[in-house]
Amino acid sequence: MIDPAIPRLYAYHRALREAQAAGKSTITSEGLAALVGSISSTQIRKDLSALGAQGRRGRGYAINPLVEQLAWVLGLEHDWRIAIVGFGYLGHAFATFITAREARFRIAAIFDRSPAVIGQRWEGIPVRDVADLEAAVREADCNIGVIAVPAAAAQSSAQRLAAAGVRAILNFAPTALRLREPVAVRNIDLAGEMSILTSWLTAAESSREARA
Amino acid sequence: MIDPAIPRLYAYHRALREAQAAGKSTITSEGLAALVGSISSTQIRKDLSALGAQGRRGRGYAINPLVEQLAWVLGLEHDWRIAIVGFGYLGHAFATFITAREARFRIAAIFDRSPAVIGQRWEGIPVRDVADLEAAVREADCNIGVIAVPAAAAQSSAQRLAAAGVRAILNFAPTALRLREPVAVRNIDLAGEMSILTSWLTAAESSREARA
DNA sequence: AAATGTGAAGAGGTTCACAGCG
DNA sequence: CGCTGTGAACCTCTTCACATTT
Repeated sequence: MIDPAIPRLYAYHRALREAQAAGKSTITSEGLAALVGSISSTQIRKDLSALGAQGRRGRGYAINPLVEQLAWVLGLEHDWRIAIVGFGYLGHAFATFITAREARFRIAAIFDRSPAVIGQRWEGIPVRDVADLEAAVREADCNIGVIAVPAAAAQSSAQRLAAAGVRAILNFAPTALRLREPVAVRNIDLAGEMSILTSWLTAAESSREARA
Repeated sequence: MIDPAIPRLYAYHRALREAQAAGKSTITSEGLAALVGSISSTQIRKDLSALGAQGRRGRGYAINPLVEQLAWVLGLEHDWRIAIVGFGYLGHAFATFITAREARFRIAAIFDRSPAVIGQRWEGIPVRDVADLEAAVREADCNIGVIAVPAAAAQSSAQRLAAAGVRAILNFAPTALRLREPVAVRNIDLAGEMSILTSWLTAAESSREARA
């Protein structure tokens, strides 16, 4: 399955769960598009057909098998063990948020550099020294790493996670990680997103001025 | 300036600040590409030229004016007033993070629905009832809204922010916001990002199995 | 008649190749 | 000669149009 489709598949899954909860058992691409809100029915058909889904012409798609199929592709069935590197506000909030939101995500190890934080516990999990990262990540059998450290420390954190066998990283630091290992990386740059918004606002403002 | 370039411009700005701090006064597109890490020098030249930057052939770009120009385009010079809707872990962490990270962002109003949270203070700012949103957002003159509420409440929060004159929204809820007003929206879907990672992991796993 | 599945056209953005300038 | 600036080729994903199936 192609990269940019994945977020859409995830959106379909969410929408289909809603439809399921509402007691529906079948849905058309058009109906799903309306539910999702920002994706065309054509796009949905292309995605589902690429996925090998079985739609019935004249009827639509059976929801239950579709949900299962999407769940499988998206890895929603497995449980995943997460290592958090950097336990400041961001790391802490992420841990709380993701475990509350989806039971399939478990925080399995937490690391920080600051002696003030090391040794504290969160939900019973001790915050360890990043110096012990490789061993502890291996021991805790983490699949996914979350980097919530300052930009300067992000690259080395990523390398150590990769060295410990982690093959997927969610990176909150505003840095392009470069890794030799084949690691899936998703970047979330909060300050960057805010800047995109402010650039739109200033652009809108100056075009208003230009018109005046 | 075209949409998808903005995150890149932001990356350039960050890299140029580093170069500036390192005492450099001029840089080539090639050099900047190396610093940024994941963008080609051609792309950089295209972006900077579209921006109207003055490079000197044979020399490169003067850093100082370039940084100023980028700062202007990205709206880094103004201060911005933020309204946070939903003051759970996520809203709380975002407030702490963004104010610590960039002084130009000020939290100007905070809202929640829960009586347990309403009336609390954060850095002197009272958490108000969402019922008062429109009036309070206007009064506090907020430019940017941050939605950190459950998915079901996101759409109405967005509508009320838009009605109060907010023209830029950072949305943490996994919902496509639909607004009549011309509002810039950036979505950050943490659980979605995690699912993208898990889908890659399961795909990698099944291709390994297929090979075996 | 209704809705899927899909080849072809289109759009948007990136890379190439090189002309142009300092 | 070095590096910018840019038209053209390219590529990737999305939309269109319609043949196809129930």
